[in-house]
Amino acid sequence: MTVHLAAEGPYRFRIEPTGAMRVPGVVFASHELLHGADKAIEQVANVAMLPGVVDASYAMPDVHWGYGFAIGGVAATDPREGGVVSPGGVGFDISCGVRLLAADIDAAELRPVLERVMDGLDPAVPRGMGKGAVWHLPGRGELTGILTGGSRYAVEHGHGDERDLLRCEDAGAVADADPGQVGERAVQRGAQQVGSLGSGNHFLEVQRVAEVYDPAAAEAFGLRPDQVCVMIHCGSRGLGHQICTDHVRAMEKQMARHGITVPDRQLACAPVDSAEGRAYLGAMAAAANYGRANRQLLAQAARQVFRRAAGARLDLVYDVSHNLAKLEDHEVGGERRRLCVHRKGATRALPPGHPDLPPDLREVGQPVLIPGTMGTSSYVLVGVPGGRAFHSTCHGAGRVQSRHQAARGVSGRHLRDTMEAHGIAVRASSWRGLAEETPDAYKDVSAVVEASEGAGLCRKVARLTPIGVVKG
DNA sequence: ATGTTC
Repeated sequence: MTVHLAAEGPYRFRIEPTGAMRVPGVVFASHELLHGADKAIEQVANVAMLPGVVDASYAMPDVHWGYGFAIGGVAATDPREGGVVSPGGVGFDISCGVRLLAADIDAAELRPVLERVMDGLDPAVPRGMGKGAVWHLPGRGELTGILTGGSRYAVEHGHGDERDLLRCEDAGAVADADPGQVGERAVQRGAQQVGSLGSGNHFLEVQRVAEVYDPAAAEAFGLRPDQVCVMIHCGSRGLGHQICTDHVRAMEKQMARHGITVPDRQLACAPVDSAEGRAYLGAMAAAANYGRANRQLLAQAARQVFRRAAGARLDLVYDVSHNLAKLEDHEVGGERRRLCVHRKGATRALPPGHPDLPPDLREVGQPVLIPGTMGTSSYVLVGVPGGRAFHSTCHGAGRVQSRHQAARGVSGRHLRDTMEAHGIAVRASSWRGLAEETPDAYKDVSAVVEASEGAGLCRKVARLTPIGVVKG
């Protein structure tokens, strides 16, 4: 199937509803960013066929092909109209997200102790495939606190302070988590990985504020030029992956009973108000809490290293996920409705004045954290008034080469040497993993951010560049 | 992303 995209404004394309599509598709991107994205655009049209979908099936400028839903996709359903929730609309790495911490030192002050900091982070940040974690938990009993309490549970156990929670999406914990819907295998995998980075594009970076575009917003976020920052990008590890697998399977079995047909098996779904829908949302919320606790513990590990090796303090700027479904209130067709908003490889971007923002950010809007490709820039953005795509924007660069292609094109050692020659300290966990993350394998994150701003989804606040990379 | 193909 070839889907026709009609340009309808700067950085905005439309897919007219045809066939089984219930709503149009809206793609925010430049022509250049959409090059080679045909399969992803077809997925945007497929999502427009889901029961109860409202308004439009949206795609962010970093859209690319994913499991069922495109990565960079945003879609909302109305539970009162049979609206569904689909695990493919969240992704395998439930609650994958970014946490940014700002240091009380500048890049010039860090430089003399950088190697000491990096040598401290190297053993303090568990990463790579499989085991190794800040906390080791025997099983379900010990894990339940994390699944229900998220970052709050970690803080209550001495790993952080109250202010950290104010600067987390949902104040650090989603309320409606249901650990009872998390299967035994997910628990077994998750219990061994609390406080670990994982692999692939996940990282912990020491960064410098290279450019400030919006001084007022930067100041409100606690950022200034040349300041040192720490960015953590990770998710819910094997726990979230297993939850997705288990609930996709359960939904596949029940779809016929619910009278649901989808154009792609990977769009397995269930009504939000059904046993399967509620079970998934409860387990997903538990994984969301796991992801935040994971980032909280890694942030504490980084804080200890910075205090010891650099005498520096790290304050939380914000923590936000880009793989999540949430029940949120939105105005659609002049009516306020409670919707199930799926964001997969898309970041929530609340505008100024939104009631879910902490008081000290209410005037300026929500910080949006965009992890860059290894060795390049990362961005801090802010939500804007207008509420496009249910207050959502991009999440990162997006792959253009497969892992295999990437690893064939460059050696990990060469990549490390190149970054070190550019003054970036590197602590990798595997050469192969490093090679797979070569910047050549990704779109230009700056082009993605330009398109997101141009489309009216967000505004640029600051650009961050890496000083040190701790790679999974 | 992921005990990288239950």
